[in-house]
Amino acid sequence: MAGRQQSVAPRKRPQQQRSRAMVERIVAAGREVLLRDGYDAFSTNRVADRAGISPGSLYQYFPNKAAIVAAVIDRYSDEVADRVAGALTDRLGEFGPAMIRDTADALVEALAANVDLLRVVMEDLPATSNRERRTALEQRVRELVMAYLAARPGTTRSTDHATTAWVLVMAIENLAVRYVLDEPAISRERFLDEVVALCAGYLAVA
Amino acid sequence: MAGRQQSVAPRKRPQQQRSRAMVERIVAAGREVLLRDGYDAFSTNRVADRAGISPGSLYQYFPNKAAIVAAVIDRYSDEVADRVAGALTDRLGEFGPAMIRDTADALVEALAANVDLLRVVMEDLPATSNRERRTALEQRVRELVMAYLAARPGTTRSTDHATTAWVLVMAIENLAVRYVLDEPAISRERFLDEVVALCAGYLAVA
Amino acid sequence: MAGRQQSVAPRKRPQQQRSRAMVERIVAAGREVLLRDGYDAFSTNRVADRAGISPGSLYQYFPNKAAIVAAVIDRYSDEVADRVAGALTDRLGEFGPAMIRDTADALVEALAANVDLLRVVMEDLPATSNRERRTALEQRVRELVMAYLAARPGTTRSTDHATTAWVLVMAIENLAVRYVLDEPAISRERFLDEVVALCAGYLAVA
Amino acid sequence: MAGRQQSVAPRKRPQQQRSRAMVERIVAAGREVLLRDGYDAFSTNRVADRAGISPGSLYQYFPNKAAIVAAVIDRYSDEVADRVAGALTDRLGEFGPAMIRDTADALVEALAANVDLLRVVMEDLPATSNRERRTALEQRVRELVMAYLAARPGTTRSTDHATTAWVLVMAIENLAVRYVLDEPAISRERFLDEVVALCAGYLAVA
DNA sequence: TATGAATGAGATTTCATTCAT
DNA sequence: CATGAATGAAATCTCATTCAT
Repeated sequence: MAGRQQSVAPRKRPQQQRSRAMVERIVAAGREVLLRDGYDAFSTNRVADRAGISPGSLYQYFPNKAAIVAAVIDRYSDEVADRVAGALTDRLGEFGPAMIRDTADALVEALAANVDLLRVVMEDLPATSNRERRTALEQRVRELVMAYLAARPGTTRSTDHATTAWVLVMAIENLAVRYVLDEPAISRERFLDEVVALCAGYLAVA
Repeated sequence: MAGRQQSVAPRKRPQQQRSRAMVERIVAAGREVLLRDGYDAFSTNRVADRAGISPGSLYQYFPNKAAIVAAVIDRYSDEVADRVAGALTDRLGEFGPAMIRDTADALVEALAANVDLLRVVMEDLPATSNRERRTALEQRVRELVMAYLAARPGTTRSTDHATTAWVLVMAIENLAVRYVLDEPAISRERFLDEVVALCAGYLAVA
Repeated sequence: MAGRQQSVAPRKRPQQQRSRAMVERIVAAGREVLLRDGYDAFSTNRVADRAGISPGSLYQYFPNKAAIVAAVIDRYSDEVADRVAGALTDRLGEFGPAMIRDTADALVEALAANVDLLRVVMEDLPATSNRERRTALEQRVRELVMAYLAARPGTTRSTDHATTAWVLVMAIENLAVRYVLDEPAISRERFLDEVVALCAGYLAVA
Repeated sequence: MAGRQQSVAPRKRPQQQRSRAMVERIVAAGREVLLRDGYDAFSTNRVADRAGISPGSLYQYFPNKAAIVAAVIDRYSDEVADRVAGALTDRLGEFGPAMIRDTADALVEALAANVDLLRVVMEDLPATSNRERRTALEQRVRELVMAYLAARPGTTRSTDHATTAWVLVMAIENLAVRYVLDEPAISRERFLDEVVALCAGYLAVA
């Protein structure tokens, strides 16, 4: 596919454009509904309503209700993943406290940017809708961490980097999510300090 | 039906007794349904069916569907909490690696004892049904940890025990849950070692 | 797409040609859908899909869904009618067992040629879509039979040829349809013998 | 309702009674809808409406829409079957013209008693809903006819009674249905005469 | 002429909850 | 206390048809 031109002009824009715009409109509407009314009230009719289209039109762009929810989450997931990956690659050179701190910071920042959505996703939605996306991200980050560990022998006491990476990633991820969601009386800076301490200590322990 | 006496027997033991038994029967039925059919199929009718009573009778013991779900989770939560608390009090004297290890062990053990239910609770159920119960448990354990920390000055670099406890509890809890649920290729012993390393390192870091 | 000319060729032959070809394409697609997916799945969208055109284009050639179904049946009906009429005219001279037999044979043959379609038409479709076409055919054959009867006085006991023809045509038609559809354990030859016996006996009874 | 007595009376009447009455009410409503509005308008909501109950209640008595339609047809089918079987057994002794005539008469009478329903069933409904019921009846009658034929050797030219019975039953059934439905300009008496002639001739042909 | 996105009414079915008995 | 029939709102999804481009 991808660009069958007859002559000069780039055809095939109208539907593309329209489709994309419509999909976005629907996702935006879905997000709004999720945020404002919660998952229980997330009905296709309501989404269509908010999107200003007819319920039938929804099904021209999504096969079913679940797909709409998934799309909404995907947008958010991708954003979080991008931000974290960005921070990670920015600090590519220096494995150490700064890298950990910045990555955690990026993660918290990204999660906090849409706390409300995070809350709905984590607390309202059956985790299943989220699971795949989440484990994929975890897997990706874990592999990155393993690579770093392998590149810096001596950083850890153990040579089982897979396990080390698993523990690290799980700990940071869950800590960050809970921090954002539960809003404990801990400042952001302090929280990051703790995360760094946790990781540093873990890696350093002879 | 179940025990309809015609005339002879004196209406033995007030409602208390019956109620208790009935509540248990309903909770058991609810648990079965949750386990066998998943949360989506968890309808009051089905629970009543499995409990061998009429749907109407359900409402004599529970105000609504959510309460039944909550009760099922409560049973499990309590069990987990009891086991962890038990381990903690057993090691009351010795704050240190052994205590951390045994507590984590007890937690993993308790969670693993009903993986299927844990999975349903964590992945199928909207987290809201779980939330209160969970945070209450966390709170309890956190306070315990804080007490320990306060009793042993010098254990930590920081004096903000609340924060330290929060980090510790959250990290261990989430790690344990994920370990049981995701079943990574890490042996139980190894996992516990890592948890101990994580905590020890965190506490030790000057 | 199929036959998209870029520039050279002059818009050959007005709409007539195109229309005719398109109608046939749609009817063919409709027939396929009916056969492959059954009547329940017979949606205009699906037909358009199979025809390789847009649903909107359908309405340039047919006023509505029913008309497409009707057209599909018409093709089949016409085929059957032609075959039967052919057999009848071939045996024009000889009214008698041979004629009855050959006509019945032609009918069975024609019906059997597309059992699958017959089955869908008779069992899946609301008979209404079929009715007019069918009664028209019956009427035609009935008139033919009446003409024969009138031309051969003495063949029947009764002079009410309309009634005789009605009975004859209905009996043979339904018998043939059921024979093809139900596939009873009766050989084709045997079946034809029986039909002849039935008709002969009916006509001969003093 | 219907009198729930406290002591003496045989138990287990209440629900039974209620159920039965409700089922009948629903079937009646379904029949009305089918008759008045046709099959296309036969929606569960409409049936519930006409029955004066809520749509949800329908599903306490029938598993789905199809089952309601089936029940309506069953009532009619049973009635027809009973009448025909009655006529057949009444004339048990005399195999011959009278028996054929009376059976056909009973069939026509039974079909005609609810022409409107027959019309809907035959013309509006996909034949599939009807098929099983119909073939079962045919089978039953066929076996009866075979038994008669076997009991009266010499009645027929052929000894293949299965085939003879098949032809006879199919011919009469279809003729009767079409007679009632198409209302040709043939008197009832005349029609029965013709049926008798058809069968007699068929059986007599050397 | 062709397109195909948009429509929107409406259909079937579920299920938490109630209340007369 | 127990029952269980009745409720009825609401949800998801389909599809024949139209009409602006």
